[in-house]
Amino acid sequence: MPINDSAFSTDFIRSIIAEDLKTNKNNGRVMTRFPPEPNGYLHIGHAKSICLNFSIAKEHRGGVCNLRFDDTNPSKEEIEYIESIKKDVKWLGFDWEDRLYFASDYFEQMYQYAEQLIKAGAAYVDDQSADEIRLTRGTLTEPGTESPFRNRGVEENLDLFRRMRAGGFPNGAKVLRAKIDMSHPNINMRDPVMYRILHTSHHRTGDKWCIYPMYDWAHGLEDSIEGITHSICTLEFEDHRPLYDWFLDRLGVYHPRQIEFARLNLSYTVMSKRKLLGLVKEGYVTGWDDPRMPTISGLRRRGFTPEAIRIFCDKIGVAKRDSMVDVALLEHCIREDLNKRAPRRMAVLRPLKIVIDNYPDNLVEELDAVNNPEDPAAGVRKVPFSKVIYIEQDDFREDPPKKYYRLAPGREVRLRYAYFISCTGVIKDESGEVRELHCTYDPATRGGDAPDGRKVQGTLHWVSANHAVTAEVRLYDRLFTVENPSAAKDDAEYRSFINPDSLQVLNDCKLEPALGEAEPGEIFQFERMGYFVADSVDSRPGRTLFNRTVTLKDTWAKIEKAQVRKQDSNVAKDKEKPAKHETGAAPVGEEITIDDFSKVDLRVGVIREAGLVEGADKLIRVMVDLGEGTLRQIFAAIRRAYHEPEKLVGKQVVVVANLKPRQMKFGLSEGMILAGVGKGALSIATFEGKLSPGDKVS
RNA sequence: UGGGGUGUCGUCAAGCGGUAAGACACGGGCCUUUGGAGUCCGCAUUCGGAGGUUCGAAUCCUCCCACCCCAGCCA
Repeated sequence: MPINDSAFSTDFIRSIIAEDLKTNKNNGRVMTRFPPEPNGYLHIGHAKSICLNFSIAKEHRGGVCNLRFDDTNPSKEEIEYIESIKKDVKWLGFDWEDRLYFASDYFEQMYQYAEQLIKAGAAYVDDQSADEIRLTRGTLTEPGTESPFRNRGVEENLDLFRRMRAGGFPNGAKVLRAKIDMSHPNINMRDPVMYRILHTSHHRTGDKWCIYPMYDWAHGLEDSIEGITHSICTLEFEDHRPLYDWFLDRLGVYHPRQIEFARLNLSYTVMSKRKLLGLVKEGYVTGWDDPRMPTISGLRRRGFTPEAIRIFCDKIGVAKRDSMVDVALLEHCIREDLNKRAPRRMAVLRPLKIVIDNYPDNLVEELDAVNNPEDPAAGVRKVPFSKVIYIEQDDFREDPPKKYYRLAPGREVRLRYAYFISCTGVIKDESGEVRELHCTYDPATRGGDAPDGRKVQGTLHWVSANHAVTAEVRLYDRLFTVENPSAAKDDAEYRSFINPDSLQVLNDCKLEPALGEAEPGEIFQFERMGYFVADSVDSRPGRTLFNRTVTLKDTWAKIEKAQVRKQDSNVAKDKEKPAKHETGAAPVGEEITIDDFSKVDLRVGVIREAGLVEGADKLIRVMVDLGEGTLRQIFAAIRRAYHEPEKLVGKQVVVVANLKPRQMKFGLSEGMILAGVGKGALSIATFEGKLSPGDKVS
């Protein structure tokens, strides 16, 4: 392994640029551009491109990056988007200085270039309709055929083109086409359209134009006019590069270099404008800036910082292979950033009341709490403590499982920055729900340290009941339940991937008093709970709402999950987790109850047939061999995870064999297949190895 | 069956003929008044596959396989 002596490793684009610099290709200039079409909001995928383009420019002496709106299609674009895009780029921390450009500013110049091409016999006016053009373009494997108008004379073309500009023809009547090669293996080269007639006013040029340039024609010209050295775009434009080059070469003008990289895909979300717009329009989210959206405005409202997003874009790298970045990396980046800067506060999200019996009735103590252990300069604050406090419901268990360090009857824990308390009594309501706890405190442990050196395992956050600010807190989770929702084969399936629990609203949260004065946009760490930002849209004076940005890493949750998993497989197996919670209605498992798990009869089954069930979008019908001579029919609500049931055939599964057969609308279901949810994905329990149908599983 | 791309750890990603960086995730230890943070350790005998060239191949050659993109008067 050679030591990387020269600088640090760079991506392939930076290598190309370094090489160009070395050969003095552009006289030492580096100029890039970020060219959004103003027809939607920017998302994290755009952030990757923004960071790339602006950072590359910044890395070189004299390098600059332009912000250019590619506004060549007046029917799709709106001013609202221009403003949001400018705001987002700025917020991300990048500066285009005085280089804010619009493709529409070059329309006249482009027009002149078009006449130049016509005069050179390299472009012609075609009278064919859109349909005719499509039909004569050929297919991927067959060449196209030439337009009957292809060989018009230069004068006629010029005249027609000028009349197109003058408004002499209705929409669609004519187009200007480049005269290249109708049998070119690259479809983009089969006489591509350069101009179309659109009698639509443009948000910047008004009614000055009724012909508008197409992307392929316009983009290279924009780059050339601005003197861009490296025109960086995404992979799907790779096929367009020959055309980009063709136009520029034919014109004999300055010729930037187009370089393509793979766009960002993020797990558990979608990135296409169309899909994002769909989520907004169909009301799955409240808007483009909904905190669940991967848009820059959504992330901002969620509590993400520009620094975290930039670090993320840096960490994911730049390459040409299609990839899917784990959203856990994004979460890591925001945690890392916020850990250093977010002030800590105490907030009880799901309150459980505690009365400290031996604490003086009317005493209120102001205790010191550290604002940020990572940053001594952040100082300390006072937190009021009194006889009645709230702790998190989840921080008490009447019957604590193994490794549970928190409060339980008879247990002593520390209240952060306050006292050790011991649980002496539990008050429940009629339904058996724990309503209130009684505890005693040890006055000697004020501040949280025991003079006798005794230790407690758990430290809980708390809020004094009398001083608490009651507030709404919104808990956000991923928008989709599957890693790659875009892989859905149709709309219905796509919709079924949407996470119904992506937003949970908590109305009765108890916050420490200092949080009452939070300004919109301020970010805090609620100790032990996560990072939260004061919402900047729905907050009202005196009534601040908080959005959860991301949870803290939760070791206990992991342990508990592992325990449950262990129970599932060891103890009485079952617990029949099959899809039930995840798929909503679970026609199979719902009514089946087994009091004693030891009675469950688990058997090896081999799936012999599997298919979809007509009229049930969650079910799959399988025929399972349990070695009984006949196959058993089982309906399992696992379609979400197995879109192609055929692939289940031959798999060994665990079947609960001694259930009472259940009559369903679609037929008799004679058993149940074990399935579980891991990492958010539903899957059936399966295994390799030589086992025979009907073998007992233990 | 045309053209253009891409295949290195679960996920990103270095590597450019000298014997597989790093990050996230995951597992484990230490530490801890956040089961947070921090810290330490582990985690690809192998680079889509098969041949070949070479003292030496993820890197070069040949063939094969898989995946992505392209038939808007969208960008």
